[in-house]
Amino acid sequence: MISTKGRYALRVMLDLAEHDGEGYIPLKEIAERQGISKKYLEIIVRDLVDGKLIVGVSGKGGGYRLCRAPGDYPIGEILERMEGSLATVACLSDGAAPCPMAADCPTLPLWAEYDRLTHDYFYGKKLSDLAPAAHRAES
Amino acid sequence: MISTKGRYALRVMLDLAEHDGEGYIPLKEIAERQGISKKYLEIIVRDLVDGKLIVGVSGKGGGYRLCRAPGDYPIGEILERMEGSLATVACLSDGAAPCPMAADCPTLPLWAEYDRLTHDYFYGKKLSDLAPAAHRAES
DNA sequence: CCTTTTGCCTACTATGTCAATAGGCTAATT
DNA sequence: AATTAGCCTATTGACATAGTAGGCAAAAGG
Repeated sequence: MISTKGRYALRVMLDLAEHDGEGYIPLKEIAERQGISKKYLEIIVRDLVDGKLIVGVSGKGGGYRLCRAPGDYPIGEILERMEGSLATVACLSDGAAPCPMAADCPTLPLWAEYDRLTHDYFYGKKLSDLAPAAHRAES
Repeated sequence: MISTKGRYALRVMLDLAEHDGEGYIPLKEIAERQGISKKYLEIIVRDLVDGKLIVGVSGKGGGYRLCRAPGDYPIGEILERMEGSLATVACLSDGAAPCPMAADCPTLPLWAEYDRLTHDYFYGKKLSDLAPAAHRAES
């Protein structure tokens, strides 16, 4: 289940993509447009900055900005950053003692394939694939 | 993220598939083979019975048994029963006030397609597709 | 009929994560 | 220097997950 953090993060990224080239966008504006508490967004946005997905500048005239072209952001990278991992079962998460019975677990291949499917789907989609739809919101 | 209930349920179903045709299998045996607390399995197994996925018979010589051929169990049906829903985002769950902004939400198609992908993957796989691997555990 | 064996049912609890809020601090631009 | 915006820590309520505990009911075998 994708959490609100992941979904909100994606909406923030789309908002920034939509206003790409307009300089730094204050968080306050994003919060108002998206109808999400600014305070909550701060948590999300900090994560995005730490993950080198966006850049933030303080001071008057500051705000946030994408640091790549919208086509260079795989959705999967954004979600993975926010969710910690896209892994769908615990035994496939990073480290975490990967189940001693893994060798003859009949269900593991099922989860592994689903994980691969999920990964490929979200890494195949780019931010720019969703952005055009966002522009329609203005019309 | 698939919960233990879903994963355990699948292992129970596979265990039953492996011993298909041997009459009723006591829960105690399954619990021992799978290394899962019998008490916890009771919860899971009751859910499977309610969902008409297996049948249980009380009394001496009783236990649980599949009620279809292993090829007639889509994995998705088992998981959906245990997880409540396979939906990956809240706004696509059954009912639950489907988000007033749905009409021009730029991210919704992304989730919808992923949901479809998930659904098709798990409904495409059948219990019998996993069972053969389980037999190897005996060799 | 009665005991055993097995499933069925309700309640409880501990742990953890999610979602969100609150308040203050720091840094940079004008 | 004042304003504007981002940065940081802590806290909270709600809810789901994972698992435990104990007893009740039903059915088969002897």
